[in-house]
Amino acid sequence: MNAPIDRQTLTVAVAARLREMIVEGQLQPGVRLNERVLTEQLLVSRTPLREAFKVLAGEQLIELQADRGAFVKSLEPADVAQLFEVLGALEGLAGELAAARITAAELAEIRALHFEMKAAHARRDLPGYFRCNMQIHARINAAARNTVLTATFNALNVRIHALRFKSNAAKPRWDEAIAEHEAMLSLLEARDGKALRTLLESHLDHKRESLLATPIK
Amino acid sequence: MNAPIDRQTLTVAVAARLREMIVEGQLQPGVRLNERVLTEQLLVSRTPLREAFKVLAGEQLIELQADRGAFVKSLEPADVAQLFEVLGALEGLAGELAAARITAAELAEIRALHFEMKAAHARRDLPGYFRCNMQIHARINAAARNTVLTATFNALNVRIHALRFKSNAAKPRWDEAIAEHEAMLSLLEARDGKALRTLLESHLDHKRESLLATPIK
DNA sequence: AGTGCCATTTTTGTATGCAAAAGTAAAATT
DNA sequence: AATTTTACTTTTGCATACAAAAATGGCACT
Repeated sequence: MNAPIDRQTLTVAVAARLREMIVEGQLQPGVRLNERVLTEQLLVSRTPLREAFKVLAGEQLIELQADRGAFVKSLEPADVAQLFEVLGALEGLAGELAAARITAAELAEIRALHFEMKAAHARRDLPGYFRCNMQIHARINAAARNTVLTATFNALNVRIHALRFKSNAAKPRWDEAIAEHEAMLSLLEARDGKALRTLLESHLDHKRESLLATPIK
Repeated sequence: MNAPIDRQTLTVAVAARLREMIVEGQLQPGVRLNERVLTEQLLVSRTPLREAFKVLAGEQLIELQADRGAFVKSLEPADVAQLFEVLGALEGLAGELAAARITAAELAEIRALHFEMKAAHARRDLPGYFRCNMQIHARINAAARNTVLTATFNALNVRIHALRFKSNAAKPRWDEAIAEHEAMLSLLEARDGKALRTLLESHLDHKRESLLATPIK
């Protein structure tokens, strides 16, 4: 069962580049994406650029207005709240499913990542901490064995990421988060899906609070 | 706060038409979408057609392979199961939020729709029943006041709809569904979000079971 | 100064052209 | 006969051309 190798098309490359520029704040919310400028900047013609626009519009990262152009969407606090409500439910579901489906090996790997994260925490290594944190959540998601869930979660999460770069790099609840992660691990080990679900939902709630608490601009 | 009037562009019109053709089974899963054929059929040039492809690919209705073309995605039973797991969580969230946020007027409207649905049931009016059923769920979703949730839910639901037309028109659990809807109404009136959430999750589970039970082909 | 009008420029939406890749089928080779 | 080669057709990816819509800016008029 060998998967067909897919040659990268210009459209997806351009979409990836623009996505990156938006998430990293290089293209600010509200800004209009001028086709001529971008074609010169990215050295592609208008066709793949415009096709990439359609992709990003589907991801809700930009908004297309007929005859007016493409605009980077801005995330109002209300949008953030709504996103977190949905992300919470999805992460909760991931936890519940993972508790039922995770293998011993996967669990061991998460445990390892957890200790790595604590190490990063101990030496105040913020980037390392973030990386582990993200990895752990990704692993739980993967253990849920639901690609639709993973894809949906990621699609929404991308939009939040644009914020991460704006909010002043979130010195983020180190200790509470660590404690919650400890609890997550125990519940995973105990295969207590219901409880893990509840915990993950509140975990996301806390994340949202700490994100909305920091002044966005 | 007046929204900018948006002129319909060919791309979105084509995307809508193709979406319809896929959901209604006019374009069967696995089929390749030949650009020349479709441009002749829809009387548009390749540019808006190809842009529409990107839109539908974002909705996971088709798959794009570089240099090979666009193919209608097929829904394997595994995909359906995964979709329902996520839809269940989303619908549950919608119920919980709705219980907290619904207005008396909205609740009254849902109550009315419920009786309309029972009427349709009584006279064995399947299309009418389906319409009411869908309306009720849409109203609950709207009462949750979370556009991200609604959009996400709809995006996933479209994929299921393609199945509805295939499965032999699902004579579907009339009575159980009615009973569940009765319970939903009481819980909404009682503002019991937690219980409503649980109920909606199992409601979706039952839907999935009845859908997967019927032979797909 | 502010508003309405018109000419000009810019920008977008759509169609078309061209080259490269993929598909096809007959001829050649084993 | 089966497989490879090769010539040819189709189809896709990308660039460009052209027309219509929107933006811009100057000018007259209040």
